[in-house]
Amino acid sequence: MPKDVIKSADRVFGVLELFRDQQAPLTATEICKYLSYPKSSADALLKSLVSLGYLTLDSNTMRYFPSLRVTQLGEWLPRLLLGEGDTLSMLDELHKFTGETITLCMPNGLAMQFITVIPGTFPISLTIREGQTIPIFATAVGIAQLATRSTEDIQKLAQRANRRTTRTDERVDIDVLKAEIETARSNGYVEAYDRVLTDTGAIAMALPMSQLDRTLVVAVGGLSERIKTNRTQIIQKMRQAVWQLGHSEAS
Amino acid sequence: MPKDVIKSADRVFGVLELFRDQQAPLTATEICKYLSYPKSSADALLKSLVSLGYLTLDSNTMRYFPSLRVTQLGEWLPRLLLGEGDTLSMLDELHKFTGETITLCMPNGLAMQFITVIPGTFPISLTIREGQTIPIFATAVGIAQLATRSTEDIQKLAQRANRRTTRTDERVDIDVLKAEIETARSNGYVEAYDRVLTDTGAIAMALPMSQLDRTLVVAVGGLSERIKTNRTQIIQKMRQAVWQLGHSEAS
DNA sequence: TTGTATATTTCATATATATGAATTACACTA
DNA sequence: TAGTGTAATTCATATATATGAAATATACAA
Repeated sequence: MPKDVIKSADRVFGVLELFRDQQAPLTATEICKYLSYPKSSADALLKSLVSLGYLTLDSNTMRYFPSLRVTQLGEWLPRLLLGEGDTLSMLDELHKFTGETITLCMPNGLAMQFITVIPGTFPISLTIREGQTIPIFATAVGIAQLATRSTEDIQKLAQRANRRTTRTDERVDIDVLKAEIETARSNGYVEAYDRVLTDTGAIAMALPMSQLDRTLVVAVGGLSERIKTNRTQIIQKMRQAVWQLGHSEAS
Repeated sequence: MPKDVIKSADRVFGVLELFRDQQAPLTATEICKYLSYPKSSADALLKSLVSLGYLTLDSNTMRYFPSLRVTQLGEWLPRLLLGEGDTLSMLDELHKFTGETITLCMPNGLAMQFITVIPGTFPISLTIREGQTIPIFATAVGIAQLATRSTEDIQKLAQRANRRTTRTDERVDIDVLKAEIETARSNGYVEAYDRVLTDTGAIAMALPMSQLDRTLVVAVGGLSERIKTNRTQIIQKMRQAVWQLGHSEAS
């Protein structure tokens, strides 16, 4: 567990993630086994989740299962962040076309967070875990996201990042950043090779603006050489797919 | 806060519910105000949720907002519990037709839990809070749900409930219960007037079987006299709406 | 009905978290 | 640049939670 995370909070999501992955009712003992919790701790937590209405318990089988109130916590988000388009279909389309790892990210503090990852089909593919984060300043997805913001906002963020870090090699060179942003805005996409992730190339594009100042980014990533070789087709397909997303009607 | 609920668990959902209701980025101070948390407690929790990837932080505005990972926790549930039909539209349709309070419940232990509540349009309407629970044995929605289970399961549940209660007036009369189940199965709906809720009448129907043994129930509820007066039309409309739901194609 | 195995609950204690006051950081204005 | 107001962080202490062992409950088979 990451340091400085409240244990119960981590466990709440651990339980919900387990159900999301298993998609079946589970007993307390099964949940304990999967998540390596002490029995009485898990029991207290599960009872809390039932009292709060987020888990249901079948009193005959003693199996727990999430309630639809879990769905209600998050079902309102896609429309605000993604609009009416079918983003998942778009990601699948990119995946079918390229065979590479397709990712959807959203900005989070000084990082980009991977929301959705569709793994590449090649033996050598970019491997990223959903939920993982990556720096916002030195990556294709980060630059693509920053390019959607005002120059003023970007400058404030860079200054804040520089205040926070003590290591000189982590400092953001604002002039270099500005140039990259310019290129990104001009091209409508960002390419990055062998940067934060070794041997990895990525081409990133911002999605049509969300209703909030949290523009999401889609990226195609994989072995640098392969991405470079196919860059023209990848960029073309991404442009088409993102354009289509922005012009889909409410379904 | 309900007794015996872990404080942090309650607060995790409190934060997510706040965002679901507000649908806008919020600062830590705003969240503190809305939820009445001490600042340092809320800060620790918010930082945990960010570390876990469920909240995002805009470092310029210092505003938090949920990430799409919250959506992923619950978006898989409706298909398993409700099938492919558009249940919300069905509830809206019933609401337009009857003007009464429409509820969607799922079973939880020895109770039925209200997942969705569309308030009635009459000055005197049934008022129920989403998340609230009601006993499974003495209510229209409870009987409707139990009627979808085997006689054996129902008997075990009743015995378990009777073991648990000490009050004789709360004991389940298994013969009365069996008769009510019979009537429910025969009619395809359940009516109850002036039972657990004073002056309240309700007509309940089970939804087409979910893929799990957790059949949900829809109910029309309101002032007993009004429900009685309109019972024929209500039952007819509910039958039609529920049938249509069970025969909708994958969209 | 009795015995056995597994699940659930209880309890004393160790560890984690919550709290409010104090301190530090940051943004904005003059 | 300096001052002010607000936000964020830190810290000592009180309270809540986690834990593992023990006790109790439940289900099932003989």
